[in-house]
Amino acid sequence: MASLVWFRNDLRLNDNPALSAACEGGEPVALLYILDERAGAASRWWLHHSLTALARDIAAKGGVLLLRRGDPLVIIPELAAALDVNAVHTARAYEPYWRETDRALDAVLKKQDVALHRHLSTSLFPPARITTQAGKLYGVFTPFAKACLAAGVPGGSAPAPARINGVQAPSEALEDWDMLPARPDWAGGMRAEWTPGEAGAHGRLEVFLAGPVQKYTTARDIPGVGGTSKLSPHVHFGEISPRYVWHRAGAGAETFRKELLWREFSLNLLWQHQQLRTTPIRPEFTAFPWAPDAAALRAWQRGLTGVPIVDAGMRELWATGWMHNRVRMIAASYLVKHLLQPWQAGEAWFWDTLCEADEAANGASWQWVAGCGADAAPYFRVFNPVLQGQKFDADGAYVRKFVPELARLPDAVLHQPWAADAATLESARVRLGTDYPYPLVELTAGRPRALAAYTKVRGG
DNA sequence: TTTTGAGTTGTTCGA
DNA sequence: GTCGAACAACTCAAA
Repeated sequence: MASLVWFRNDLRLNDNPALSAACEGGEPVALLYILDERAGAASRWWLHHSLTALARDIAAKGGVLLLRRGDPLVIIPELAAALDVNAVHTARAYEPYWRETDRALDAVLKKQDVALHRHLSTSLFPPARITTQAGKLYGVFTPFAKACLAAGVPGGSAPAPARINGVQAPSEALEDWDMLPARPDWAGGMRAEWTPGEAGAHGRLEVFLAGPVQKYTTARDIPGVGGTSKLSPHVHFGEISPRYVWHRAGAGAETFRKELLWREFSLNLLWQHQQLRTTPIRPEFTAFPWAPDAAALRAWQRGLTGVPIVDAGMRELWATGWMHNRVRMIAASYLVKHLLQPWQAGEAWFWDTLCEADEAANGASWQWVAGCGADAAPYFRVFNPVLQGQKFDADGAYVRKFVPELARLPDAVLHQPWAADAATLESARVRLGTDYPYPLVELTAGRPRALAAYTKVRGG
């Protein structure tokens, strides 16, 4: 008898309970990855490299990673029958697509007398484990986080199996999946920034723990400083387990740990609101007076809104497949509140351009910014991108890096080039409207316009 | 059941 | 220049 490990967003050998369970007795193990066709372009780039690393790591242990495309409900039962498999091991998932698939797969496999085991692997706690005293799921972050801390994040992690008794079976070639951009090759900035795969994930964690974690509470808000962990894509793809990160970070890293709890909270929201990516949690927001404008959306996507901190963020995203958290909030708030574009349009763009595009975190965060989330900010909380830029990018390092055409502007006007006088612009060699756009909307007009729109939703 | 306290990340205005 | 209040009302979670 053999068993089968179905890898999803748990692309690692260490602390991977599905893999450990399958390898326990030393019996033959088939290791399978089925392409997730819903992945966006940046995620596919990541996936290509992560799978390359995983296949290499597996081969070093004597196993082989089988790559397939198609319907898991067809592929897995067929493979199980062909290889005389009696147990399938995989990671528990929260996404509605996976929940549906798992339900159906369980039924199909049962008919073949094959057991489907789903292991806790991608989150700190099992879905729906953290509940209120009344047994309901949380909708507010702070009490949710307190309940997580009270429950205690379980420790103990399984080491990578010493040896994998791999089973050979037909596999596709990763290159045939065409997940790397060729014409044009836009991944140069991503190659420079990231090392997808389990080793890269651990490397990133160790760098973070060796220094930045100590100043995380304040430095994480300064996008010009490498103060964040940059673990998000690694954790998303499961190259490193969130429990491992939690325990390695230690009790002193409370602020950092809280970010892991935010991830957990988003998963909890997705469990409750399966249409999180598209449907507002607060139903009254379906009637929000958005003003869809393809040109405005495109300018935002390209980093040509005329607001430096927003454009810097959008260009960082485009170049590296990631954006600093503080800037995400500013750029998202600008799209939704100043430009009045539907948050779903922003969510879709992030889905395609973020390496770590995650159904739970992306959906929950966009809803939070838009004000329609379960735990939303007050409607009047509208980020002023000039103030935010001056506060968090005071020395302009971030804007100058990603918006180089403004690099020669003095700090005083860097975050609002439209306020610079002619002589300053000239000496900085900036021609507004030519080298860099005028703002799409006047900030002073954008705020009241946003507030008025929000008043409507409130029935005012 | 009712009550009470609280809710990631902000901005503006006026004293 | 600094500081506190106002900006709404509602829902959630727990006592």
